[in-house]
Amino acid sequence: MKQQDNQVTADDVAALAGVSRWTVNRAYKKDASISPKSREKVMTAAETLGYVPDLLATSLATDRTNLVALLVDDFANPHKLIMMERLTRILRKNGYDTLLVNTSDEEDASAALLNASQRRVDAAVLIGVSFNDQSLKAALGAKRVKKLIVFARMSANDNTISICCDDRAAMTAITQYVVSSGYRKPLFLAGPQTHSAHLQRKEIFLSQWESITGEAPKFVAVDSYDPHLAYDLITQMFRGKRKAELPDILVCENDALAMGAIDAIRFELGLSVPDDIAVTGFDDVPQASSPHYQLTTYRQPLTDMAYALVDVLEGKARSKNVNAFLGTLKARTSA
Amino acid sequence: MKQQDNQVTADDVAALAGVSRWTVNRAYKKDASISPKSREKVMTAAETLGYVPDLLATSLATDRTNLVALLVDDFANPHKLIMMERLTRILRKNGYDTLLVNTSDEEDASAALLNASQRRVDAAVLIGVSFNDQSLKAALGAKRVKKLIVFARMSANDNTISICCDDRAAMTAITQYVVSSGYRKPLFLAGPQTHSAHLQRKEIFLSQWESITGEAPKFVAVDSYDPHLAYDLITQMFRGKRKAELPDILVCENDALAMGAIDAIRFELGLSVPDDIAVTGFDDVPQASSPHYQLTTYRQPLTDMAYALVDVLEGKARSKNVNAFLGTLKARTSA
DNA sequence: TACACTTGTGCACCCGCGTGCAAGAATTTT
DNA sequence: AAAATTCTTGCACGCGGGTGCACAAGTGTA
Repeated sequence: MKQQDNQVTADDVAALAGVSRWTVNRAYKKDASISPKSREKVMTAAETLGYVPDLLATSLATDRTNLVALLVDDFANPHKLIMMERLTRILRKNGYDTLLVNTSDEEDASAALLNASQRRVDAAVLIGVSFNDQSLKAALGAKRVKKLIVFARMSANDNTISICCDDRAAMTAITQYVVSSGYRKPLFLAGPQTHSAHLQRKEIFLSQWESITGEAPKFVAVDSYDPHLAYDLITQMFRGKRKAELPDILVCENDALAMGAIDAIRFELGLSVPDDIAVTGFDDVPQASSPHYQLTTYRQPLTDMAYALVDVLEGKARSKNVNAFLGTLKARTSA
Repeated sequence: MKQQDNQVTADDVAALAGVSRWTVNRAYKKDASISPKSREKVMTAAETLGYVPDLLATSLATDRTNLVALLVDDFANPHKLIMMERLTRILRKNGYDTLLVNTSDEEDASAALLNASQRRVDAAVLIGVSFNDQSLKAALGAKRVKKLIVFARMSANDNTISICCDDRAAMTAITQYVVSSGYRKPLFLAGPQTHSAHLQRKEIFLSQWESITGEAPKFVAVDSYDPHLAYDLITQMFRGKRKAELPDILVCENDALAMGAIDAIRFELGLSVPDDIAVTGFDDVPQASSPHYQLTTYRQPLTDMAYALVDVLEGKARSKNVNAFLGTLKARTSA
């Protein structure tokens, strides 16, 4: 590992190939004006020297890094793992690398973002949940983040590009499924209430339900998408209640909450899912299909969404926001 | 978002502050020779202009990127999420950013690594599992990765730095726990058999068990750390067997396999964990503590290990490999 | 006040590569 | 075969900032 200290540069290749550095350069450009012969010479020289262009210098010269910052603030949700896998793979396939920025520590979040911006990322992609409008503004502030993209979540902020599935259609599908399955006393279990309210799944469900059945359902919320919080809340709310006082279905904002709730219902309250209380989630995390949970949930078309992200990065997105993705309801036995 | 196109550079700050660009530079260097007065001038000028040093240019000039590539090849294991959270947070706290490289697609893996190396990462950290010695060599090849670190796993490769807990001590703890709990017919459930065999948890368990009880236990392996594979394998192996033919405990190489196994034992075979067959895991993923699993497992000291990683990055690690971390056995009800 | 000395500051040059232009080489046209 | 094109190639300059050195300014001593 010593010979790596003296980096092989384009000059070295040029010397070996007997051309100028700029010709070496052209050999690597797809549609450059260069004779096949000298491109050949350059390539073999590069091969023997083990030359690869330096992306740092390239980025500096072109003002394009092909780097995307992925901001994640919630590592408790296994769905994040799925998203990260999908995004990194598809971004890479399209020439982008991913900078993983952990914003779970609120104090360091802006520092981390600033840092990413100092690396001139082409875009920052938020797949977190508790980004409120304030932190979005901070992100858009003096920093030089060129594009701010909110992935898998609606955003009300105008300076932001949002890529997500059609939440209204999704919640409508869930609502209709729940209604047509005969449930009558729903309780909505929501996550942090930090977003512009009218964009949330909760609001959509409540209004959908009301428009169908004429009754406004109840709801509760936890401070983060942490299964343990859901577990504790459900335990505390339901313990000692008579069955008539309990809902017959728990519609959860995502799978993480749903799984915590199921555990609480079964192990703390000794009740059955779905016989006593049914449960639905959102995301279709891998664990949702395990025999323990068999969670009825909704799967977003992550791959399509990732490709849409690429389109946005390349500037060839048709419209500013892309919110019309349709997912699929995964009906299992939890509801 | 238009004014950001004309980047604020050190020259601009210099002009406003009435000093030279190099003085601006010194203002940002901790122990630079600069008068407090001009540093003050520079800083206020930078403040009003919203100047921040460009890390791209800095990296190019200093040959130090403060960037670490995190190579992940197994996004099915929730433990990866924990590791990523811990590592990104602690690395950031120490001035490093993280490049997330998805190497789950074997064909793209080397390309992805090459790409990361072209960004001159200061180090590549492998938290994957199926890196065999071959791909390690490839990683160390013509690429200019300065340091290759294998995190949370032993490595036999000499060109590699390994940071992990003392697997021998860990497996010894598990073995002793299992023996002293009265289990007599263990079966070891292992993951991919790609590593130098003598370093693996499986081998350690087998030899430990044999040295204590005098009997060599059986083992089986799956091709990846995927709960579904464990589920299918256990189902297929155990179905229709009489109880005397079954093991009384399943010692699994990690929690992902253990949870798949538990599901199979309960839902496919209709048996009880731990009464019919007990199960142990490794990692202590968040789900391991859920009431469903209550998995007896082993927790590695990830935070300490992450700090050790920082030490290695800064070159102030005492020895080359740091493999002596001691974790803790989490005894729950699954065994 | 003259001298030696300790800061503080400016500058040339470098990191590795991209862009636009102009001169040279190869090819076509008349 | 000479002129007009077209294709190749070399080069100056720039991206934003770091390093070592030389000189200027500030401090102390005799």
